[in-house]
Amino acid sequence: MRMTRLFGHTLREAPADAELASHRLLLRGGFVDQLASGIYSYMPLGWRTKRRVEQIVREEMDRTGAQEVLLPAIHPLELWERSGRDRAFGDTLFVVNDRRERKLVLAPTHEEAITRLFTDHARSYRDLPVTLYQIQTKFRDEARPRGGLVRVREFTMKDAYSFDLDDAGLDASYDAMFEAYRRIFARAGVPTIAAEADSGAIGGKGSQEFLFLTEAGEDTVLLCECGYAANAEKAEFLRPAVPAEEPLPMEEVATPGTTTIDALTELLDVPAAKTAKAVFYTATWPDERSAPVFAVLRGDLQVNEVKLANALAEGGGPPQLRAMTDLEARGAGLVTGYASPVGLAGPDGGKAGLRVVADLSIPDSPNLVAGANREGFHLRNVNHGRDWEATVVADIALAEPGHRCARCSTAAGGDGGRTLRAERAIELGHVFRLGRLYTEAFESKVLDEQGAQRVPTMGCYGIGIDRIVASAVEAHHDADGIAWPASLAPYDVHLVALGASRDAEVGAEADALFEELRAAGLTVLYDDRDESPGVKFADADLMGLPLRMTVSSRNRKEGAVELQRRAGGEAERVPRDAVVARAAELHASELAALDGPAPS
RNA sequence: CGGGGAGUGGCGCAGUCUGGCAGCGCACCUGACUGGGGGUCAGGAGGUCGCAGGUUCAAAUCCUGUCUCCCCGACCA
Repeated sequence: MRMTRLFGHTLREAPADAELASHRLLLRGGFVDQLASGIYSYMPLGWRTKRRVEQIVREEMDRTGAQEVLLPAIHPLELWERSGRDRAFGDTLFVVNDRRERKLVLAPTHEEAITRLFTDHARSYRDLPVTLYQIQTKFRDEARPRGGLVRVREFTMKDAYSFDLDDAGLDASYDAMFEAYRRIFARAGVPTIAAEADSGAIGGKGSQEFLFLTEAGEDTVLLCECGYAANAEKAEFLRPAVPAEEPLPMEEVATPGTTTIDALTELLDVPAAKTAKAVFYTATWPDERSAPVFAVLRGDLQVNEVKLANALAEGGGPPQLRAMTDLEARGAGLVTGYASPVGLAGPDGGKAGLRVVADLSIPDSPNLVAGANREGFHLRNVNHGRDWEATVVADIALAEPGHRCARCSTAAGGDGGRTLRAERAIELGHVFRLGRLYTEAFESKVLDEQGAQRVPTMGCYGIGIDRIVASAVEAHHDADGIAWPASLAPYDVHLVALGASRDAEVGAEADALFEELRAAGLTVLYDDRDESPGVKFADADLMGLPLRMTVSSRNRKEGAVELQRRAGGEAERVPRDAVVARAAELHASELAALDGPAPS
């Protein structure tokens, strides 16, 4: 491609709205353009890179034996009502009306559509196992798009779905996808870790995310040196231990004006771990039932709302949780600041369908200070099991840096374990063991070898294509611009002709190299503009092609052409006759360095 | 949805408080010079000042409403 013909120009200054390096550089380099909040166009350079990402994904999917399909992006709303996920997605779902006022969904994901397709066409165990995938546009009306391409409302996802007869089959399909994902991210030049994750609106039992660790990320992951890694919404940890004590008699104590844990620990001179805190929510389940929720944790811990919602899953799944306002809490008979589980709860769910959920820390912590349900008073020596009983006891606490790792601390006998640290991350992929959630909803059945009807079990596997593009830039850039991994660069070589308008020989040599490089199988962006050297070099640095080849009068006098790798290192002066071969060699070695782990 | 910020030519910004001919830098077009890290000079083109209404002799500027975008939080494969 000749730059004089390339659509789009570099910008010297980035639009003020762009904060992330990837966003700024992709805009400045002329790779993408923003149309609306969370909605972007790809320009010629950006589109080439995106297609290279897709091609890597496609090759690795095909390598596993998965088959590519294309499902519709627009679905009848009824399809979503059948699984109940129209409500699970809620406002995130884009819904449009057709001319007959029939409601259509702009699909945010495709479990329903693929299960429908599978159910219509799979007849027997002979059709299994099968994994289908597509690379397609998804629509999600995110509450807050952010970070350039990191969180957008229209994006491209590779989504794959596996169907197996039994759990062993699902495990094999899942492992094959997991392995393919490792190869994909390695080939794309984006370092990732696999972390345990919550399944969220997708459902199912057990999922892992592929995360790129970066300050630019919006997820928080907790990590341990032992290798444990989990999204903060899922991460497990060991509660800081409190000394065992005999239960003491419960007594009321006056605590006027003491409505926070901080104030309470100061007034009574007790550590936060000797107090119980209460947090109130209104839960609304997918079937539209709703009830008040009273969450009780030790005072030194925070609520993890994802865990709490999962602990409250009933029928249609986990509820949506909304923190109660003071007014609502009072309306529900709670004395805010002095609320207490004592006298409220019962294993039967208590009054008015109230759910009292106690964190795991509560039964293990004797003689806590809790509210008295009376303005200005708390209770000392409150003991779960003696003084009150939770509806559910579950892990509902947020893991925080400094907490002890649940995995290696347990392995070390409960003591020698290490502590967790937190990092920010971008979620690039997510793999789920779905189970029979959707195949049951769509009454999907195949005959097994004995001729009996069986409901297949599913896995689903997503990759954010646009996020790989953004993450590759986050991982590979410097003050001057992007340094694309050789596997993703829009072109392999940036051919720069200096002063061709004055020295026709330079122009002729650059023209010849343009042809020769392409004949050698390399893709080339040829800067044939009449610009000063500074402008050309600055643009080359910004656009970030892996290899820059410079033709100039100076080089020509030595019979040489200059090669410079964008990733760094000294420039090489290579004899004119050898330079195309040298460029091909450098390109091949950069690509080889990115080749992923061998398939296992 | 809560909090904060911003809308002036393609990009970055000044002007708004205190109403009085819409400006600057970059980019763009023409010409000349220059020629290895965003060079110089000369001459140009390009703007309903987000939108609507109001106040005024006069509105980018004051008032009211509204839309959009960004950041933090809530939310979120």
